[in-house]
Amino acid sequence: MNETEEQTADKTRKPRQDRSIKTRDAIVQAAARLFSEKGYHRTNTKQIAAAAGVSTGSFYSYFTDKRDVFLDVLQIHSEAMQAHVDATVAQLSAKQSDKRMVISHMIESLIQSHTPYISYHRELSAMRLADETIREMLDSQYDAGRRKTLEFMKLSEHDLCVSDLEAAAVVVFESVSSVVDRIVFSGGGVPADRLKAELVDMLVHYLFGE
Amino acid sequence: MNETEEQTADKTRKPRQDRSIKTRDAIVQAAARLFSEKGYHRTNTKQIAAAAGVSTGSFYSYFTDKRDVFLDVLQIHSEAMQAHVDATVAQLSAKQSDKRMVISHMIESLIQSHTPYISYHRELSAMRLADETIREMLDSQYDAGRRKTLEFMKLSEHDLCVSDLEAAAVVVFESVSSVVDRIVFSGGGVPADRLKAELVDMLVHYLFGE
Amino acid sequence: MNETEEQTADKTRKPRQDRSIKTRDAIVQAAARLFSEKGYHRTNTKQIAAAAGVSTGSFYSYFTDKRDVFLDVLQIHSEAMQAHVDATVAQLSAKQSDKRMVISHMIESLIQSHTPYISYHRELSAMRLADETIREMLDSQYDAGRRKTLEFMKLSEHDLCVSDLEAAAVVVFESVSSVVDRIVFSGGGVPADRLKAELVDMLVHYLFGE
Amino acid sequence: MNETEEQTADKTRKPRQDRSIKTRDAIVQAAARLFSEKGYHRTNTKQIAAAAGVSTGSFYSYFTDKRDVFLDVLQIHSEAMQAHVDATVAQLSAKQSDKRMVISHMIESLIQSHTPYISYHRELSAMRLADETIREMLDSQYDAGRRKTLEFMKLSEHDLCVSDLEAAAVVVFESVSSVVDRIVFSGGGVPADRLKAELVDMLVHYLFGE
DNA sequence: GATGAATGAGGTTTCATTCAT
DNA sequence: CATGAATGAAACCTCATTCAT
Repeated sequence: MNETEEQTADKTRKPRQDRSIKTRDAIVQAAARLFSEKGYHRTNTKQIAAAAGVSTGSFYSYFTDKRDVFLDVLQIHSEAMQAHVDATVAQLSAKQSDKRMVISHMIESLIQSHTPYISYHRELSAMRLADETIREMLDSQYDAGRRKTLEFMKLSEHDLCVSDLEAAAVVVFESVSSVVDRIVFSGGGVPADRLKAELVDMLVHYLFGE
Repeated sequence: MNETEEQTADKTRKPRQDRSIKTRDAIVQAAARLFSEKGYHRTNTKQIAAAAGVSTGSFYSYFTDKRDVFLDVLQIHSEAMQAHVDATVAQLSAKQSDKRMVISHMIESLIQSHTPYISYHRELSAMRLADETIREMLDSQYDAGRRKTLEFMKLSEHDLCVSDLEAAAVVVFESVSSVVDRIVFSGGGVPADRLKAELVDMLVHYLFGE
Repeated sequence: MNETEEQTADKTRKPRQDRSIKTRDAIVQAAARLFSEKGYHRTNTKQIAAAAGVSTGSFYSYFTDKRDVFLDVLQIHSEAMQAHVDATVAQLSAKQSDKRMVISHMIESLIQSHTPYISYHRELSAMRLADETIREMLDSQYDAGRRKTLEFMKLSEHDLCVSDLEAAAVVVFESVSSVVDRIVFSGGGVPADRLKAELVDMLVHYLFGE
Repeated sequence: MNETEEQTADKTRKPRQDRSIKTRDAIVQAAARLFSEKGYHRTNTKQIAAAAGVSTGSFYSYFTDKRDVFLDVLQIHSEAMQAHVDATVAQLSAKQSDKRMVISHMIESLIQSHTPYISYHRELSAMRLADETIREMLDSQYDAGRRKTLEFMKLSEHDLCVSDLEAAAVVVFESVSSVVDRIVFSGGGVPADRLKAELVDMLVHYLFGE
């Protein structure tokens, strides 16, 4: 009687085999695409399964429920984003170029990393209301963003002419996020490069007093 | 059996009696509150009707469906917001106070007008995906915001040190919106007044070069 | 929120498994019975599902709505009817018996094939008002009936003493249909065999002048 | 305490005043038209009231429910029909014209009296399933029709060459009803006059052996 | 009396999730 | 294991009928 040997309690499979991993991935990809195209609520599990080329039954052996894939998509999205930003930061620090250049590159990088998730981002904030876990994930993502912004700013701390660094980080992070979002989402009538130029201008003036 | 598509035309009730107007209003109020508290998708028509103190039947004699109230709430929300901003602009223009003061007041006003719609705002952008009409309404709201920002900036045009006014208006509008949103929504760990101070700082530096 | 009209396309299930086919059939059978017993409007989808021993959900995975099963029932009904008539025609042509006998057998056959659909038939004509598709199906059924009558009459064309064969076919078809209906539905106080005898008499006199 | 003087129990008003009678009539007319256009189930009380130019409230002070107007419409329809037929019979008996002429006139008269009720007739038979009272009314209408046919046939009894008069009356009544219905409803591709000619032919051959 | 707003039971329909095959 | 059929709770919506004004 070695029943306790394995906890049958964990419903969803932890993929160990290659095929299994591939299937799981296919589902996440499909879900990501559909959520981003039609939103969470207008996407149903049947559609996700179909788009991933599996049966609804299979879907439920990889994920406990719809929310579960959503969290996964969220996670992956977040990690991809952060990795991209981190890479950019590392590159920029090394190069030690002038401030305007650094900010400009940073923003370009953000625009690039945002692009694949057009509109998905917007759905996210709406989902905060729906679920405690989602709220926490989003808040921790937000925190990470804010922290990274702060650290990034601290790299040039002695050149900054702002007094309240912490608050500034929030303001910068929000401004950049929203303008980048607007650029990616389709610029409200004004071409992307002009928006980007002004955003950089604003940040340079604000942070370095010209 | 709706092939011979009857033009019933007597669909939603046009209020003739006083009571009717009150009921309709109660429904809109209730819907606004619930949408803002729990989001659109987690609110159902029964709940809205109950919260308004009416039957589901009544709900459907004033609105064709949930989306219909949503549009109404959106409209009212938008109008209230714009009226508030317009009033502030009028007041500020008259007073002719110094630039930092003007911006600071403006932002304070935005914070005030945003507050009743906490989190509702976030839902909206997600809804763009779901519906053409909503998309149009939101886009026209966005346009109005951008245009007002532009006009507001033009009031001090000769003092501005930005080259691309149009792009600047977008950048300013987005930045202000998102930071105000963050402030109202609960400041990401940093007190509201500090965020506000930095936002004002950023705008002053950017727009007037100190 | 159905403006962006999604082509879900995976609407009604196309049976792949055996079980599926059985379920679909059970639903159609149940629907046919209930429609015939209580009429279309007094039968609801829940009742159909229950009578078929399935859930409402299942009902909707096989049919888009109540009208959809109705069309199916109509189709099956019609086919069964026509097959029965065709078989009788084939049999009669072969036997080459005398005219009165042929007509008598034909009518007997119609009575037999009508019987399982007692009263269902009556509902149908009322439904013409409700739906374009139903109108078309019924009209095409009617046409088929009229055409078959015409062909049947043409088998004995040289013995017929009617001038306007086409009009005669309509008159005969209508008369036979309505009297058979009355016989099956319960003969208005007069026993079935007497009605049948007179109907045959009428047709023989009319078509062959005694 | 003269409460018993008047039975307050009869909810619906018995119109004694002129205006009252007019209103009631307007409702019945409106109902008749709508039922005939769209069928009983696709017509709602609000529509009937609106079409009659009264409020839904008023509707319910003249009729206990929707079924109640239906019965009224049915009654009036039936009476109008019978009166028309009776008038025709009276006229024809007097004139004493030849048999073919008599039948031809009779049928013409039926076509005339049917016309205003196009398609309404079809709804009726479907309603038999719905309601005991309706069944009884329809059955008694049917009986009246059959009886009248019988009487009409008896006027020329000594010329008839049918043996089973009672059954013949049913057969004739059904045949005439259904062909007239078809003519009025739009002749299934064959012009009305040709159908009528054949119908008359059939009856003459059957009843008088040429 | 007349009005039309309000009611709510009852119908339709969807879809996340389970489970027999 | 995979499949997709089955489930049913929960949402949506209608309309005959009542009732306050």
